[in-house]
Amino acid sequence: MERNTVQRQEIIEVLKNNYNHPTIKELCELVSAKNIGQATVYRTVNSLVSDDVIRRIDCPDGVHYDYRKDHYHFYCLKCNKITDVFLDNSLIDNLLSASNLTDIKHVNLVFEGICDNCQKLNKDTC
Amino acid sequence: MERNTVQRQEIIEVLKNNYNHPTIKELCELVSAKNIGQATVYRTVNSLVSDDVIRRIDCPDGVHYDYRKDHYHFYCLKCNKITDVFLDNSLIDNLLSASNLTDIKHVNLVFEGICDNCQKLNKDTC
DNA sequence: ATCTAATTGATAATAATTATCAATAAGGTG
DNA sequence: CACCTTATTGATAATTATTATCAATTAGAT
Repeated sequence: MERNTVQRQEIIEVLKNNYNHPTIKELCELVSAKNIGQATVYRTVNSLVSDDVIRRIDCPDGVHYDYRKDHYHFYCLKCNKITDVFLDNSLIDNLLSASNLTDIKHVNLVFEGICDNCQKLNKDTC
Repeated sequence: MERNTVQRQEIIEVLKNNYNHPTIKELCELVSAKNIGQATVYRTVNSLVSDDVIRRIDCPDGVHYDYRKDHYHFYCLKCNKITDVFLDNSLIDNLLSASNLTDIKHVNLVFEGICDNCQKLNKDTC
């Protein structure tokens, strides 16, 4: 039922090779050379999220996407950059069991704060 | 510098008395009786988030807002309802120290899955 | 090779968000 | 209290983001 179209393949490929957590807009630019209509990018990305092929990252500046699922994220409120945060599964398991929820599919966990670089820059200007 | 306007007071009051995690759209409706322009709702809500008076909850269906900050959230992928999840601070502290991040202002944590009610409904139809 | 139905892409339509700017009002100050 | 300054408001326009439409295409089955 999910057809393996060339557009879908290409979008997956781009996401797989990109570690920068692109937004849908950035993704449109990344595939623009391949002449994929933006309606198709929207449709495909939504379908890939539903099918658990890629992951949504809900950030203060909007939605980003990530092909990799083995980590969490930090969002810098100053420079708006996203960095990966690797956490032991056991820590997340502790949350899950404490939550008393019985059917959790995903954990959207985004730390928000000031990254080391922005902290340093701020210190320099004082 | 932050002026305590009647509009701002009213929006804070509505958020304080609302436990349903309203979206900006819902908030506009909630204050519509008070003749507050929607541009003002947008501006005020963004400013309240910046000032840490209210909290953004980034969900699959968009952004919701919450006046209370002592808990986390569960989002049902079936019925799209948000419920509060209370977790010990110690669990979150464990995440923070494991993350190696030094200046975290917030933790946006949203569990996504199927709520008990939707699980039950699903079972009934089989 | 042919068939069928899902998918695509161009475009239109809609929805969401931000910018503009004259009018208003909050919070000083004398 | 009257006055002043300037942030804020609200109506609207402008912009941006997202979804719907539909004829043409194409993946995958037969």
